[in-house]
Amino acid sequence: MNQSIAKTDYRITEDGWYAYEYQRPALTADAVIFGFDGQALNVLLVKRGIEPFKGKWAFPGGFLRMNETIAQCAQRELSEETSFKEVYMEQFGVFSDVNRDPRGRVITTAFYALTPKIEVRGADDAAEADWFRLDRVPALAFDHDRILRIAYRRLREDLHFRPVGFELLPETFTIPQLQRLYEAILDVHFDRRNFMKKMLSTGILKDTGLKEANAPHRAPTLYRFNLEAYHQFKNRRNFNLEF
Amino acid sequence: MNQSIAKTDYRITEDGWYAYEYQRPALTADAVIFGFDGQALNVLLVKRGIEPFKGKWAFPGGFLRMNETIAQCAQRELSEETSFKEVYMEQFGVFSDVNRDPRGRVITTAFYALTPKIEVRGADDAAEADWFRLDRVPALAFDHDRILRIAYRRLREDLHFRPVGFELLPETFTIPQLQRLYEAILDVHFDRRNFMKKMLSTGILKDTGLKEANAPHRAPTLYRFNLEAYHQFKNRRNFNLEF
DNA sequence: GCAAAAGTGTTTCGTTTACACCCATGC
DNA sequence: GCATGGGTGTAAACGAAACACTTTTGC
Repeated sequence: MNQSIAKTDYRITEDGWYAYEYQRPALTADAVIFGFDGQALNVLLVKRGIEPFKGKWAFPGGFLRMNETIAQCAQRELSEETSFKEVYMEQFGVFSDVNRDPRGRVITTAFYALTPKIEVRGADDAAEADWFRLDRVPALAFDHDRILRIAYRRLREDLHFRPVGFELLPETFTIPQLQRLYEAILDVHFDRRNFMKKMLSTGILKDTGLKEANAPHRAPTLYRFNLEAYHQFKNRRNFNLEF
Repeated sequence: MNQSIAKTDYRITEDGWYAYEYQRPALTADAVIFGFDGQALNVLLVKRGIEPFKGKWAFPGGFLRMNETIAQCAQRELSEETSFKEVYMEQFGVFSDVNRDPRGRVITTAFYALTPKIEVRGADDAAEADWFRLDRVPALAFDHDRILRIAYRRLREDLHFRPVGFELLPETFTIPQLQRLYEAILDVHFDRRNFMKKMLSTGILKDTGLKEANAPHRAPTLYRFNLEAYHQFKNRRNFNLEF
């Protein structure tokens, strides 16, 4: 419930523009959405339908409205431009280089989020949205290449200290899947036994008792995420998921 | 060296205001400066000389100019409003609640920085700037109380994983000083022997061979910060200063 | 000589790491 | 029956934590 702004700080010109006493930047939010397909980390991009950078790929994002916070803006733009519903997003930086946008002074607040790699589609037939493997991302619009590098670095850092990885998997998942995810993001290899021991010792995994269907070999056990334990765990001091 | 903006995105009205096609927020930067006096953590505040919140204390900060990044803005406002020169600042959040500023839609990017608690003065005789112990901070202007809580939480988190603490001390310092600092920030107690062992094992402390002058009892050894080792250390994976 | 804070080493404990074999399934 | 990946236990190494006495200095 947004209340109205206490006082107007603008005047409306004859042709309906908004006039301010001092110059102001435009403000946008951009959403870096990571998805995992079981093998590699992917990022969600949309193809720009208008200039500037028409035809180039970029993050879902757009201009702030006056009745929303910057986080709400990121959510709204994401769901407008792709078929995504709500995802939890983490703010990771403001990008304010003077010439980062050819349209003028545009400053963006970047968010990142993790989801399973579900099918996406653009908002309408004209718009395209698609996943790209992180090692096959094309040159992006604006300074989005740089934003992506910083988002990925931040994701890796966060993964060491918080169990964010689960957000990238479907509701039920196997420990080998989880391990592949950690290995893909951090670009390292873990010993299977130690990985399983550590994950199970956290208590945030709940055994469903089920086995994965259609497994090519021995069917691995399906686990589910234990939300209550996760919250306790998150707030625990002196505990991290570093490997 | 800022280049000019590629294209103007505004029109100037007859009376010299700036008109834009869509509404825009105003953008500010605020600097939460922490200082340590040997006993307690302090924060630097300036007293507001104008409305809104005239007479209330707030962080140094102010409006973005069109030829600077948001980080440069934070630096500039800090040195304009206090006697501070350059300090390294870390961005920690954007605050964009719709009604956080009675003047209209104002969005701020908040930075924090650590310095020794040196004497400060306001920019001119009218302006006041002063340190406040963290447990004696008055009610602040705008949503700065909230920003302070978040800055302090972020400082504690960072302290666990990066040797930021040194930035709060003078050029040479003693290990007991450093320990008091950690204990003040984290609100815990450490065993002296273990603390010293761990700090010395990092290699980022350099023994000056000197002893503190005017010590009331046995004079403790003065150390200096080893900058090269610090940089190596910062970039090392899988190492943290957690206690 | 006593109060106050600095300096120093060792043992215990828990966590992390390294490592090898058996099991279930599909072909 | 064999290839593929899942599941399990134990020993060694390392880092963290607990712990007490001696030294220096000012009063």
